[in-house]
Amino acid sequence: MSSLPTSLTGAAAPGAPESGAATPGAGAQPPSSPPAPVPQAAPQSGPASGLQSVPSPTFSPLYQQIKALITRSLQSGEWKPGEMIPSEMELASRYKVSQGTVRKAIDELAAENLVARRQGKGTFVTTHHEDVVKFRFLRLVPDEGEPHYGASRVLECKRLRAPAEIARLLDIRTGDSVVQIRRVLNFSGESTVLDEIWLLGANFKGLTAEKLTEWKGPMYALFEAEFGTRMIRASEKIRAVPADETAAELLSVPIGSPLLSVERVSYTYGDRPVEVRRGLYVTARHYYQNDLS
Amino acid sequence: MSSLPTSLTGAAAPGAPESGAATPGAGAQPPSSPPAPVPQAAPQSGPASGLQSVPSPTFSPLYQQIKALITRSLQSGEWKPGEMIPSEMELASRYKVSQGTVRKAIDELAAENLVARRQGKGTFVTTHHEDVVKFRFLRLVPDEGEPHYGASRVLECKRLRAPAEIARLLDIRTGDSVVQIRRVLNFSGESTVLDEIWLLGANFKGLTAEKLTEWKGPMYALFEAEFGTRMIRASEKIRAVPADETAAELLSVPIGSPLLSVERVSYTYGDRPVEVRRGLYVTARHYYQNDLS
DNA sequence: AAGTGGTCTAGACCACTTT
DNA sequence: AAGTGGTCTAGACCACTTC
Repeated sequence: MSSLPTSLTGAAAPGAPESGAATPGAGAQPPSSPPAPVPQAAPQSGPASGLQSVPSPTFSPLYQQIKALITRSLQSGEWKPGEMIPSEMELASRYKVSQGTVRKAIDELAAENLVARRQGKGTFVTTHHEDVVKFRFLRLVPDEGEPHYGASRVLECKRLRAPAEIARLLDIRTGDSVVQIRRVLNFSGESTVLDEIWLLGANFKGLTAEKLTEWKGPMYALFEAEFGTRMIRASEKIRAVPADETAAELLSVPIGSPLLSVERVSYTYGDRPVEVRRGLYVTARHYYQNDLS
Repeated sequence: MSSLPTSLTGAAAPGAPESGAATPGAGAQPPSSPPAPVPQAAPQSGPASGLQSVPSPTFSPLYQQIKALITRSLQSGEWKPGEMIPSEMELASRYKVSQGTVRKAIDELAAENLVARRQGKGTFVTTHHEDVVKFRFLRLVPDEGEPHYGASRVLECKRLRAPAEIARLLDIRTGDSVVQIRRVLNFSGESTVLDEIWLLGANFKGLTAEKLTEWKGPMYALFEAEFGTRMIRASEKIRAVPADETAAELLSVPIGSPLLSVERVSYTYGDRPVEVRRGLYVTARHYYQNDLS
């Protein structure tokens, strides 16, 4: 993919690779000179040659490029969940762009919930430990009372080879290693959710039933803290299905009674799928909350 | 409250007696700017004495006030669905603020899907006639093929007095007038959705089964075009329920088979609820699509 | 007082659409 | 060529938090 800057400017900036001091125009900056000091990635860029002032076919606004650079730093762990990222001024200085451009990049990252701004304090990497984030991925709300996190009972956690359909959803090959988890979530003393989860084997080496059982709190917080895999977004397909024998027993409902089936694929940075989850929800005293806007 | 007056732009004229220069919280004039061009609301400002730039308790950024003014014009029908609203420059001039401030107001309106920007053309009031908008409110997707709108068969459309629970959801009094509609949606030849709908009686005078039947297209497009009521957002509660006798017959499924129950409350401008809808979806060959982000 | 994000302005130029 | 939204910059001041 790539990139590609508007760049033609590559010539100007990178005189000195390391030292950021290279101000392109050496100061002469009339009200409107194209800055272009973007520290673009590989200087290669297709048409390395000339300066086509022609709008390149793959035009990308500066702030999008900055956004990509910041995202890369988030992904690489330069700034970890819960930590503060550099101030807008610092980032502007680092990337040699104006504060306004950095601001627009961060605006989008905040809109995507990758970071959160806090006036007077700074901009922070979001984390699944925060309540706000937690309930973005748990949409089951009790008829009475506040949303809460139930107790999790892990039934199973083992490595196995991906069945065809799971592999397809995870964008890996059939037979590649995956971790399978089965668990029951208990809300207010009632078994309410039966989850069957498949995780990308490569990302979750060392995940055991013990670790899952010992962990108090959202599973995604564990994944983020212990395995460096952060769930960014998810896509769900929801249906009503009858309880089979297994589900009926584990959830204490009659066979054939209606359950909400929620098939989720979760993605991390770069829109790479890392989890497939199939949940069966008892919706007698809870409902799935969704807002259309 | 206090906020920008609708305009009276004249007030800004220098020398105007009553126009205090007191801009509550929103001032940021460049060093050389003439007296605040902001058509500020009047008088209040607590400590009339000295400077006291104390932020008023009801501080609202300028762009939020502009946003509210634009919203009011949308609501009043000054700019109708599908039409173009005035350009940013025009609005800036009308409200006596900078283009950047108008831009930020419109940014938020666009994020809320009240308007849509089209580069080079203008900013347009969104409408339920557009595909993009249509599928924001219809989340049922077929397992195979593209999302589509099915045929609607109206079973019933009558005025009646609101039952207690519907009245509560619509924020009216029990017994107030409402319109009740029952219909079946047909997707690819299969009865897939059974809807029971209650509409605010005051907003839908003259709505009949004939009108509904004759109308080809999304119901919300009819409401918007004929009744001036535009659905802005909705909140849904989703459950799995067994088909009762009526539903089973109308949807051609066995009694007791699992259906997706979708209880929706829809809101128009000002977050006023205007519709309650209870849908029963057959999810054998369709699913409810939802994205968490 | 210092630092951070939040608001506001003014002006320039770019990209897209229409005339 | 003209008009509209989109990007980018530079600078000022405001509001919030922390020292």
